Amino acid sequence: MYSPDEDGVFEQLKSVILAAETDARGRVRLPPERTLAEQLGVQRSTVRERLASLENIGVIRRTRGSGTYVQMPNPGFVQLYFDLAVKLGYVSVDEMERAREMLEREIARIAASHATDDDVAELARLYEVMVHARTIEEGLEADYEFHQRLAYMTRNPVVILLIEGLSSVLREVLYRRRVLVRRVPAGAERTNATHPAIVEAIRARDPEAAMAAMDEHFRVWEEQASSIASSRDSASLLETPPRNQDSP
Amino acid sequence: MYSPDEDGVFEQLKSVILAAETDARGRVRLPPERTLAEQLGVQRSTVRERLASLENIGVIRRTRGSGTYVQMPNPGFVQLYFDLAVKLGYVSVDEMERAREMLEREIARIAASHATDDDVAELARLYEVMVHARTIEEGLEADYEFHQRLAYMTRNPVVILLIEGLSSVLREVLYRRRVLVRRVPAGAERTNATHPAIVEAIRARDPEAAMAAMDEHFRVWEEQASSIASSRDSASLLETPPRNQDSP
DNA sequence: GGAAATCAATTGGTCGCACCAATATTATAC
DNA sequence: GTATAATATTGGTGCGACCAATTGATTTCC
Repeated sequence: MYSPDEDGVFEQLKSVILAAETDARGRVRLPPERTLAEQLGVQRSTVRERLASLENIGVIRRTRGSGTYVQMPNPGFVQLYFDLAVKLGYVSVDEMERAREMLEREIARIAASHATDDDVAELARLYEVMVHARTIEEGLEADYEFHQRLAYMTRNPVVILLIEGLSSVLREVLYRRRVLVRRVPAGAERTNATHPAIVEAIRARDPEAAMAAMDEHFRVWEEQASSIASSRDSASLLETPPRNQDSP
Repeated sequence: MYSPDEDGVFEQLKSVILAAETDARGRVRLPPERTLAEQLGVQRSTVRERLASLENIGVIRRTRGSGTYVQMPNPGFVQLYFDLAVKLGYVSVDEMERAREMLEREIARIAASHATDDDVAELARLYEVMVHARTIEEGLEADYEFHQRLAYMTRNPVVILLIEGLSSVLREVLYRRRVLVRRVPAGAERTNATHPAIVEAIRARDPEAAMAAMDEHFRVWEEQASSIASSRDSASLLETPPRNQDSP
């Protein structure tokens, strides 16, 4: 024996997860590790190694003294993954932004095609909060929620997962950039000024106009960012990590 | 002692990975597990558990007898993640398809805006392969490569990562559906007929036309799929797993 | 001298068991 | 019936051993 299992254990664990019954309290609980080890004919440490992977991906949640439970997938894994990818230089911040913009365009389109009145009202409210914000952070938070709300309007968990994962990684970078933008005279006004067009396009249920408004939104914002970047003291904030060796 | 580390070890391992130097043979190699355990002041089994997570995510690659190496992120993690999410019923196949279509639309747009002559030639070649395919599998393979090539034309690793992850999960389902579509008289012809428009739009560097062509592509395909779905013997293939309990 | 076979060191993979710490359950006291 | 305490369950870590694959140096052979 003592040969690598080729992740047969991993596959079996997936089956166990899929076959797991719902608890009396509505929780989907897995058998104890010691039981799983016996059932799969493997050592407990081996089971634990596989479970650790599933936990880091967000598929299960383990609580000492309680048990192992199947969990809703969360955007954390996308964050962790891209966070490492960015830091390792395999992808640049700029490339992540481009991917995010592509998704946002489509989100705007879908959101416009089946928005409820409540959705429109909430977007309008968030815009008001944004405009009347007294601190920079307050305005940025409303801006973030504005885009998040748009994603939720697609009613598609996959889209929400992806956009939240991308946004969370970019949030740090975007935050610093936006703070700089807003410090420029009339910076906040110009960036905020692109939001009403988005809201109106969605209120009119006009997908094409929504995409166009989103395009304009990013265009203005990047214009501001690049004008900021040309100044000396903030150039470093826009740097992207160097790419690593060979990439296929 | 013996208290949960709150993943401090995990964070430290990420730092080690980021600080890892390039090998003489160009490989980025991590210290042996036994050394890492000593450096981090923790047991080897603990180090292994964290490394297992990173390996399943695709950040590192471990080879027995050789060592642990930092690896290019691969789409496998997205596949594993969404595969489980689909099987657990947190997301449906239909929702994944919608997300993929959204990305494909934008991919077509970006591809059209900066395509090289080689790109266009390759797309045209793949279409020819598709048309003259003698077996169903041959045609499907060319179709798959066609869409993959489009994704690569964005030159954005994030987009490629996402679309490959989504496609790999959907591939099984899509394969069965497409096989059915092509078995309908003139099924393959009608679906294939939407490809030239995509190629031509890209050859003309017309982003709007490319998106419209992609829309038409999916529209025809789904029309075929739904007509197939209405027949008795294949209805089960289009089923989506039931959604689970509470989802936030 | 060079290529192939051999051997020992290195390194990741698993095992087995012990113990710690947090939670859940049961028993007990009031 | 409720609150407290004791007990059992369960995940988290430690420790040391051995297995299996790779690597690199050594030897052997031509």
